[in-house]
Amino acid sequence: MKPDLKVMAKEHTEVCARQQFADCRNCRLGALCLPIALAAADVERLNNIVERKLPLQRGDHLYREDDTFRSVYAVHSGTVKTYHITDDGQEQVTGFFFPGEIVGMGGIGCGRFGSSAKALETTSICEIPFASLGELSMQLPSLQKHFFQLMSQEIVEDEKLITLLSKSSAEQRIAALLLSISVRNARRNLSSTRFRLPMSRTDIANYLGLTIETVSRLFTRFARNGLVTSNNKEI
Amino acid sequence: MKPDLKVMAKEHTEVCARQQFADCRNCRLGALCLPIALAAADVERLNNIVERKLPLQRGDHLYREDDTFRSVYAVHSGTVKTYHITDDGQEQVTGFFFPGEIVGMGGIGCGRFGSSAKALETTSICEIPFASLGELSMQLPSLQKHFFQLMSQEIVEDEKLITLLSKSSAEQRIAALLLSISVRNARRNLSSTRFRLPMSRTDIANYLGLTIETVSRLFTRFARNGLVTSNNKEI
DNA sequence: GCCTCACCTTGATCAGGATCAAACTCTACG
DNA sequence: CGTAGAGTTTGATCCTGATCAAGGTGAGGC
Repeated sequence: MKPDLKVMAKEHTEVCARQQFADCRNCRLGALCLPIALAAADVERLNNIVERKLPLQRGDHLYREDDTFRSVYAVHSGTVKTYHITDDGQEQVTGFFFPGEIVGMGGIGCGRFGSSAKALETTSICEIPFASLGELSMQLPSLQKHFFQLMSQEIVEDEKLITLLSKSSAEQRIAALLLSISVRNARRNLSSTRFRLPMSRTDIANYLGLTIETVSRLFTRFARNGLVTSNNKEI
Repeated sequence: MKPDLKVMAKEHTEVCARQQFADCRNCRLGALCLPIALAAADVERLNNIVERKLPLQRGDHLYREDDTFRSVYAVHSGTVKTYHITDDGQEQVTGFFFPGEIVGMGGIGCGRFGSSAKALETTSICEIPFASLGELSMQLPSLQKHFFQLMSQEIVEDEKLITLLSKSSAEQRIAALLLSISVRNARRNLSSTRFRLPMSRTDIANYLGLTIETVSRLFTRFARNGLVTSNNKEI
């Protein structure tokens, strides 16, 4: 398994560098990402405002808490976690973002990011300057609408997490996270039953409001009950 | 105290009915609500799309989960809670909304409301049809921007709650809620140190992921320690 | 005035998950 | 190959807040 990962990461980086991961018009995430709302001609206009960035390496920051907000970011490949640091210095993971998802919408409100975003693995990102997106939205009603929808969905997602944290046992929380990842994988036409978890136990625990020991115990319990086979991770 | 409340509620209803709580142009919440972003001439255009509704009585629903989404709602006076029913039939309170705040943004995403909204006391509401708001936003960039900001702020607020639920003790949760209400009162130029809590212990407990017993115990503990004097509620 | 019902407070006990502690597994690196 | 260090697993114990149970308070209705 180990060599695979290494090789995959390297290949990935190279492919991205070579192709500049191309263009919204032939990105295979189009059906998930912003273009979903647009006519072909308009995708090009969107494409023109998007800036591709060099791939982030594991641990690199996409932005940090209190950075001034200029753009939102679409994850093209890889995984990003968002987190903030609480008053007493602890980290709180607030979300995981997979390809096709938009990160950074929490920054629109006050002009600065309310949280930091960090790559969990080699990750490539499309930066969408918010000023340009705003202008374009004024001309393309469906883009405005879609963007409102994306934000609204993030609110709904957050509320689901609130419910999860407020009402559910450790077991249910982990099950819910696994299911959520499974669904998001399915949306990208990946297997919903076999996948690698890109985040560490620590991040999972932190996100779910548990300790790493509890998470670990539950994974082994799930495995004992035959629900999950895990190694580097699969349902 | 009891007769006061009754009288207040009745007066409130009458005033609203008489004035139709007027007009965005002379609403004293203008500085908080949508008009904050607009030039005087444009407030009138906003005002024209807003529909005032008859006051809701305690317990009335503003909308219900799965209703088709048509509008967002500004709280003019009173208090609203949002909640959903989990798969196992339990209620989960997801937010409290005070005057000047906008409810219902979670519905934009999928065209239906993801939660129900219910009045905690006599409450008057300005309904803002979302289609009209969208059109107007296409013409008034600052309105579009402000609305993006409002949604973003809701995301940030939800993330704060997530952190609270995930990291904090019962004591910290309650303290945080009281402070949050205090700040929101201050924004409306009400006292930040003396106020009535419009929601029941049950709602507080539910919102904070605690039991009503725990909430009650902590209020009395706070009172013993002299942090709070409570009866119908004041810090 | 009394009864009812909803809401709140207080007490006793229990349990899920945190905390503390230690060993094990990879991966990286010299 | 051996060592270092991060990440993970497992075990023993403790504590916060849930649960169960009972009594108190206040408003409305008859």
